[in-house]
Amino acid sequence: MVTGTEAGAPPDAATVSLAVSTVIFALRADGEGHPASLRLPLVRRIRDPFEGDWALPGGPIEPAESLAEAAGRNLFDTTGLRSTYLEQLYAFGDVDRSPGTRVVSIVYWALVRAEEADLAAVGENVRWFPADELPGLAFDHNEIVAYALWRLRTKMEYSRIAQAFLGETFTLAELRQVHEAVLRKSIDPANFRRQLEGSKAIIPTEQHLTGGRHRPPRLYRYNSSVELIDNGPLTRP
Amino acid sequence: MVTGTEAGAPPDAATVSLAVSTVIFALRADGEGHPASLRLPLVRRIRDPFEGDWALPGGPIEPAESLAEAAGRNLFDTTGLRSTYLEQLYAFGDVDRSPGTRVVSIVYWALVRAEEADLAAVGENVRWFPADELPGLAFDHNEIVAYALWRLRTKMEYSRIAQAFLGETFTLAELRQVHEAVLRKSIDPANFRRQLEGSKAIIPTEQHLTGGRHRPPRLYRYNSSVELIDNGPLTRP
DNA sequence: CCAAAAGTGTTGAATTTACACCCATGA
DNA sequence: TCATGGGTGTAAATTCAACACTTTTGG
Repeated sequence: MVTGTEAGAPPDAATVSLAVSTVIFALRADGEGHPASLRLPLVRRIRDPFEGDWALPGGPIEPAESLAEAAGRNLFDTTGLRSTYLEQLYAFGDVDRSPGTRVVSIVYWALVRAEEADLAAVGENVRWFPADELPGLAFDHNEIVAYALWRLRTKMEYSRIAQAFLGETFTLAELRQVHEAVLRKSIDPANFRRQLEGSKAIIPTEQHLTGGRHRPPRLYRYNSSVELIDNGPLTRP
Repeated sequence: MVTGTEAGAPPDAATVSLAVSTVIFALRADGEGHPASLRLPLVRRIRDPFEGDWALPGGPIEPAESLAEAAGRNLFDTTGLRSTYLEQLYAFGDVDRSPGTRVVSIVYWALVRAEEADLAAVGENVRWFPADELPGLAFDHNEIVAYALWRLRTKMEYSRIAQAFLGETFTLAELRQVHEAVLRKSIDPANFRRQLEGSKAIIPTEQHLTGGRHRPPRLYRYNSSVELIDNGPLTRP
């Protein structure tokens, strides 16, 4: 019979170790052509298994930090940024996913702003890759990124996470281009506008973006009283 | 700089221990009145923190089993059943969720068939509770169950998991009553029928259920070529 | 025959989708 | 004034929701 054993420090606890990793997405505008592309930072491994290969940023958890705080620390150490969106993705714990030792990785995913990602200083062992053309990564990290990409694209269709890629104010065209870049399909601007205006998710400001070549578009702002996404009882407290 | 450290067994790994718990749902028909109710089994703690309180079945992970296998073991040890549906729910890792030691719990949720749940022998320290009227549980298990309930209800609306509560063949009324019991609202039988017939999710058999008081309804069967739910790249391999 | 659930048909509302068209600005 | 993206209007197609109605069985 199994009983809940959150406490009690079982003797074999050391045989399974725990780590937190984070998939970090940014949207970078390529050249002059409009279609921006999803990019993510990877770190080069400097130790034994898969030494020299690229891997997701991550590491063991500190005793005094929660899982989300550990993921935020991954993010900050890798990019120098604080995230506008951070969510748990999945816990990966197959027996053979790490040669030698048994490691369970709790993976988070994060969205950061494009401009800030460009400013961020990156070290020698950090490089940004296009999310759709990754090299062979260490461990099962290719599958992890594939799952994170699927979640990002699925949630983009029914939530407001696209705003996490943009700044304080933005035009509807910018917001639409985020959707188009992530979902890799074109969206009718007229219908996109109506859908958002009816959703109360964004608030029109009185400012317009000048400096463009054509009619200056209105700037919008987040409606902070509407949650980015409904996560049920989890994000309440 | 943080580097991916799936391997390397950091020295402080033992300060955070890892457990797997499982929220098990069954649908039990109460008395003669039609509305069935969601129930779940809890185990009574026999050790130090929260001794005597009820808690989710769970325990430390074995070195040779995956996370899902550990959850399946929780399920079997508690109910004697193998699940028709088992999915990871969330990893809970707040610093103060367990007095004394630091425990990270990876929680799964499972659905089992009503009749089988009744047959299952339960020990002295296992009891089934109505999911909506739980006592104060050990640790943060009340919040965990609330989140599992939210996920169950959310997924019931856009996936086919209701079938996991039923046997090999079933009538449309039975399937509809599962939806009604979980979502706590009544559903139009005519529209429910059309929606399912158009979805290719179920296959009509030539058999009818006799013995009822009225016109014998047709029996249906799962369409096993349609996944219960789209989990993206995760359930593919 | 009667009651009640099984199953079919129909209608209007709400939503999605496609696309025509006017507006405002920089060059 | 012209090209172009910003912004509005509209109508067909599809989906959703409510409910009337017919069918089939046990009693």
